[in-house]
Amino acid sequence: MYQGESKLFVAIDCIIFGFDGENLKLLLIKRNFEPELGKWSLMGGFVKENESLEDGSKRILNELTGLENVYMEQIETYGGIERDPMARTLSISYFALINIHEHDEELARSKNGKWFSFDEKPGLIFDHNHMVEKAMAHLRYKAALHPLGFELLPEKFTIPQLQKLYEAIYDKPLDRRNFSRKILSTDLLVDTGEKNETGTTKKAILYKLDKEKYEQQFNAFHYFIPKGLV
Amino acid sequence: MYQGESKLFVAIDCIIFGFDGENLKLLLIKRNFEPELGKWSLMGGFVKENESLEDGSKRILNELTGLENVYMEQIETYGGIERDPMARTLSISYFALINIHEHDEELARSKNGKWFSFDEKPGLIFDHNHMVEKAMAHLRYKAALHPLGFELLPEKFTIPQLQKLYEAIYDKPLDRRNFSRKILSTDLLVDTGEKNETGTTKKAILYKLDKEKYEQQFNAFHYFIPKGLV
DNA sequence: TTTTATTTGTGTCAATAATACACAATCTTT
DNA sequence: AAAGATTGTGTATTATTGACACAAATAAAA
Repeated sequence: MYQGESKLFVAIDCIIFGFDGENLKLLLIKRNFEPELGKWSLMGGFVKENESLEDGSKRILNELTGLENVYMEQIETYGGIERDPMARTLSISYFALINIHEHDEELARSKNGKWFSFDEKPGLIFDHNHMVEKAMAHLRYKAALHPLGFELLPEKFTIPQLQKLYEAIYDKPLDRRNFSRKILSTDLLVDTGEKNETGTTKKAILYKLDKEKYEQQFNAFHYFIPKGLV
Repeated sequence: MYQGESKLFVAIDCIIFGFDGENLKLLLIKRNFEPELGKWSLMGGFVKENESLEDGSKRILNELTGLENVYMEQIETYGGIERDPMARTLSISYFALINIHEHDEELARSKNGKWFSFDEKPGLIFDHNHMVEKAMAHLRYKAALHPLGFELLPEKFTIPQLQKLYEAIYDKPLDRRNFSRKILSTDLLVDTGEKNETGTTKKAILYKLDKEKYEQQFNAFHYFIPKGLV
């Protein structure tokens, strides 16, 4: 069937974002396999004959982080003829937003995984640098309009933590008072009654997401970030 | 190379949008080839061994419309295991916004192409209905924030025409005065000095895009459509 | 030729939202 | 108890949105 049509190799590559409280980070691997052994790349793998793309992306993320139920989005499919010098290979990029404190560090280490902030990021193989740039642009775009930033934070978090995350994403300072008002006006946060015990000065209120409202309102426009900053 | 990895068929399907002045339309084909001969589907084709995805999408669009330099975007890659009952096949969907009066009608007819408005759209093969829905959602989303609607209009157009287009996209009436103010405030339109000769009452001003500003500001947020309507 | 019906272009006002900015409360360290 | 740092909230000004009304242009009808 489909005689005369050619078949292609198809890979998936994951752009894995995390936030350590100060900087936005990227989980990369130093390849201990061919091709491009010894160089840095995104975590990836080939799509299997009996696996959907969604399942494949989850499998590949899980192989490095041990995580399941992670926020992932398909970003773009790369199909340049020369993108992989070994053989014509398509790659579908997925981005994943994970809580950096929850992943399996031992597993990541065993796969030569390492977290990088953007100013330390090494050059990557093939077109993986483009994939990262595109994923970063997508994160900036989408986080300005929709509440997906929460996916990078622990279940309980403070407004100052959330603000630091947004400042890391946009690499720009935000007005504390306006930011707080904007976030609270979405009505997505629930006061847990607890306070952040790690603070060295005034302890901040710990909030959690109102999951029902979060899911209902996810696709509505929120304008979290001032127009000029995005 | 990449021994042991499986290769897959890879197709491209195009969701082709046009606007006839009243309704948003979709260009579909009645298949005179297998599989699913005689049924309606999106225009598609297989990715060739020596062709990038971008080139493939342009080729496939051109085969049906005769057009080049069309606004296209990669939307999503579909990779469910059972999506094509003949063989495991990925499909990358692209959407195209064309000026409906410019395409090669003779060519489209020879390929069994036909324009449908959304209320007359037939059921489509495979997962093409999902592709259309997703593309439509993307058009609604993006047209609310960025000036891509112009791609569906002739080079010279009036503000009432543009409003009709937006009303067709969102299937909702818009306030004429607020819409006009919003569009003119973007500073993207240039008064050509001409008037629309086809009008039966007061003739409307024909504008064209300020191409330089259009390209510069394309990715900025515009909020063309009231929040609640999208 | 005048009237009528329709469409286009623009203006105004009130409500809402965004921006810039200041002060009081809390907590740890000295 | 005082100092230093951080958090939570309020307010005045400005800009934008949303609801609405009127005047000008045009072709068809009277």
